[in-house]
Amino acid sequence: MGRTAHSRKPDSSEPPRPRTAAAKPAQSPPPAPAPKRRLSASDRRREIVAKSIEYFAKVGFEGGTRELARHLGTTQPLLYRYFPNKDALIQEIYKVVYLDQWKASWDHLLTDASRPLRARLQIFYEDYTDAILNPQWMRIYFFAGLKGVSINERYLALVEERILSRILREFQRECGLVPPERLDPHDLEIAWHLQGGIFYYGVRRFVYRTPVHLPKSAMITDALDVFFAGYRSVLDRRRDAPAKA
Amino acid sequence: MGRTAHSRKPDSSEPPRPRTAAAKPAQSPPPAPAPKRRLSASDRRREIVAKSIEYFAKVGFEGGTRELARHLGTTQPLLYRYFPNKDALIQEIYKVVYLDQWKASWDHLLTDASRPLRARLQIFYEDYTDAILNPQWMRIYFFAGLKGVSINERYLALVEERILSRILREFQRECGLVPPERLDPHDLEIAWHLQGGIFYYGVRRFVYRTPVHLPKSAMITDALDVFFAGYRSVLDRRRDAPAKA
DNA sequence: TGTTGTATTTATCGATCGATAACAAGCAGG
DNA sequence: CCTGCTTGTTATCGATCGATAAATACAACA
Repeated sequence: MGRTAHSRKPDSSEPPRPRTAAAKPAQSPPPAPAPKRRLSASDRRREIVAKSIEYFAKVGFEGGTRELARHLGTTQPLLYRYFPNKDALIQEIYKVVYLDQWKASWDHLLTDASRPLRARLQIFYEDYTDAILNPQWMRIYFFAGLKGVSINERYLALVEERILSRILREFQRECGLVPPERLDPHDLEIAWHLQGGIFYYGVRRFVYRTPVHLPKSAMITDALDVFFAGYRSVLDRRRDAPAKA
Repeated sequence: MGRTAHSRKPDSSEPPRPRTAAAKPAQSPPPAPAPKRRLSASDRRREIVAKSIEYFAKVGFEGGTRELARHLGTTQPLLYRYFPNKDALIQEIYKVVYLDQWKASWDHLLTDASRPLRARLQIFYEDYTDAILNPQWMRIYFFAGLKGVSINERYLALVEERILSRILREFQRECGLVPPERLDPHDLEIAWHLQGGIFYYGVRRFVYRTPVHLPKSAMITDALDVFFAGYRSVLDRRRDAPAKA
């Protein structure tokens, strides 16, 4: 209990507080570039979420709220005006990162029978991996998964339903087969292998920061080449020996 | 400063301390099963490492030393007699988990030209994945990777050198080709895709605890089927159009 | 059986964490 | 300008963290 009342007397120990953020040498009073203090509630909330994603993706969810506030350019208790506690903020991050990413156009692209599947998948995976194969998404994904958050399971279910099942059905249709109501577990795992192989490329690049040997789109091309020829051959062999007990 | 001298008087408030661990109903005084307190230095150190792997794999490296000690059945300061600080213990865990896992027999298996590669890879991957596709190994692996530990990069280099390069060279040899000194980056990424797809099966099962559709060995069979047919077709196509600028 | 060395525990420190209360500053409608 | 609501800050609490020092329990040897 050293100092009694604080009261922050505005004496002349500091310059008049530039009122934006850091010390900007030239004058740039209110225009546009860095509209700092006194945001509206919704703007501030958005900014907290956005910067929190950056911050937690870097250091993990064990990162402190004080350092997070510093990264935001504000003070720590301000966070608690917008979120009741740290975990509520984290939940919000999950929602934004996981579920607000799916583009409606992908649904159409994956099921558009007017173009060959091979071309559609090339476009889809190049676009889809733009959304998830980046340090932020991947690191949040793994931090959450290791914490045992149920939202990860939901995400995997979404991948299987919206991506993998459709790929398999479209593939079989192109082979002249009629896809069964429930997909063969072997086929599902083969599709997961495709997805996982592409995903692991992102792990190597963005989680482990290891040099890779090809740019993303070339990797996708090769992965799809192998998948198309390989899965085709599996289907052929299955047709030749249908009832192999 | 409540109680002054503690002194732990051996009064009759407890039974005479079974001296092993928990309450074992029957008598089993010193033989072998659970030799608890007063371990030799090397035994204690080994046990600390082993139980720490379990503990940190469960909760991550942010887990507290007190709870770790509880999991060990000892007290927290004891850890600091065997490791100068928490990070030294973690480094030891990395070493044990990452580098003391490679079996010498795998080297031979992967390069043994007297058997078809397909059969060798089936055996290798079933054995190799026994070692790494389990909750402990995978979770330690990801916790470490997200912390940015350099040992992960070393591990990836080891995988590429000891597994993937050999697979590619053996594959090409079986196709009647002579493997180049430096492998084609496309081939390396195709091999990484195989590895990553198998690995991601483990991620789904043991990190995200999601149900999978096939047991491990069936998944390996399918993955190798697709890889062999798919990579073969890639090599064929490359031979037919060698100088495709 | 007493001595001695080591394994183990009790008690505690300083730093840091999430969270809260109380206060100050910005911005609108009169 | 003043008044009142909202945004933002200062100061601080209690819990918990990693780590250390001092005291104690155990075991082997004399």
